[in-house]
Amino acid sequence: MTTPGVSRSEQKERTRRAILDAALGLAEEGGLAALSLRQVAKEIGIVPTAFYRHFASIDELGLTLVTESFDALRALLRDARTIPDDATATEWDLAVSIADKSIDALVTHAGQSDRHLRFIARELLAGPPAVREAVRHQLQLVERELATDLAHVELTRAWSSADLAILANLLVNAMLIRAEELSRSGSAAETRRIADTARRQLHMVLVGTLRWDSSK
Amino acid sequence: MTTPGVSRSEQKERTRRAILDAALGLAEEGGLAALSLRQVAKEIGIVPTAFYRHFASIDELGLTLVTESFDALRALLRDARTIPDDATATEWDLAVSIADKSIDALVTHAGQSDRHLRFIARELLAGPPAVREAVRHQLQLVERELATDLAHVELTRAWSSADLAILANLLVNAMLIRAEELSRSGSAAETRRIADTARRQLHMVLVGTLRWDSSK
DNA sequence: AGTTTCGGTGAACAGCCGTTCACCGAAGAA
DNA sequence: TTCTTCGGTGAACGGCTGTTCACCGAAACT
Repeated sequence: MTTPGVSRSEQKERTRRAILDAALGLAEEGGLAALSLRQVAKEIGIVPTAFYRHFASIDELGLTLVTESFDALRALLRDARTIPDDATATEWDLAVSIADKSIDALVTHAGQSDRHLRFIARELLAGPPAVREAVRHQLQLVERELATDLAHVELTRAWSSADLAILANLLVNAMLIRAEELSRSGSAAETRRIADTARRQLHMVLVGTLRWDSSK
Repeated sequence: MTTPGVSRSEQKERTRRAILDAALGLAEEGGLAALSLRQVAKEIGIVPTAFYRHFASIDELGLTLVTESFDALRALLRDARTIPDDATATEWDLAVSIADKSIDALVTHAGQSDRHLRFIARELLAGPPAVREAVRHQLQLVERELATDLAHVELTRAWSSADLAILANLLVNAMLIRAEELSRSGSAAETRRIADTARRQLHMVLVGTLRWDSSK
């Protein structure tokens, strides 16, 4: 595994990344709870004990993957959320704008961050208790961030904060679910088909949601 | 584990149920892929090898749980889908009706079938490849059933089958996601709070969705 | 009554798990 | 050049995994 010619710290960082990447990939089958240190080590061509030069335990690996995955989710939402705040726009225009931006961001980030998004969705439901709790907590923070951002959109000015939270939850869930579907596409054509369906569903949902009268 | 006084076939069925229940419970932490035969056996008080009097392998256990879980999901949807088809109803009335029925069915079935619903959601994302594929397939069938039912609702008569499929997917996903949230409620009060939020989100979504013009 | 059926038992199998330890050899500092 | 640092190594630990086998004892059948 040693590659002479590069500095020691650089080599270390390289191995660390290899561990994280391999773990993220191997966790796709069976989840983090069914991940084995020896699998990871074999995958990247180091001996199992070398793992401990980079992480104190497997649990630490898991929590690192959680942190990294949420960085990816936040980056995705940051892209999706540059929404034109045109006061004259109709609900329909805005809904389409948000939906298209979201799906575009999702498709664009696919390949880089989709494994992280699926990691979040998966471990939220199937992770070891500690990981599940961490994911749940981080997800709440992300939704709260998104909700405060949505509050600045003209059309939702009059909404209650509870309704904004509901909308944010809706959008985040949609992203996570679609990331799973998109990951299964074999061809570029299938990717486009799935993306189109996702876009349409988001249109349907958002058109209605943005016409929502929060005062009930 | 033997309880004299009951017939042999009855005792066998009892043990089989105990295995399935214990497996369903233990799979909640870490998923099916992290489930161990010995854990299950210890949980119900039999020796590990006795397991093989009821299932040929662990894989067979997993597939049985898939079948059982989808029975639960279909039962839930059957309850949720007794929708008043009043031609004079507004979109809003219908949306509220569908949403309320769905959430009511979910809350009512909770405790009996919510572990099965969470099993479906979890193994869809984190199951062993074979289980994941089986769940995915069954989920497609359920969505198709629901879509053909929705086609009989007056308001969606003009919808394209693609849009009906999207709506069905939306409803099924919503059920699975909410089952997860509801399962974490400690008190009856919290259950009501979560149910109210879920209802409101479904209102928001369906009000818009049912106003959707499928002709684009 | 004798005989068969069969769910549960306990030992044994090869194989994987996370983690520890002493050790090696090359990179980096003096 | 000498000395230190440190990422990777290989053996070893106790414990867990799914599955097999021969066996037991009571229920069920004749």
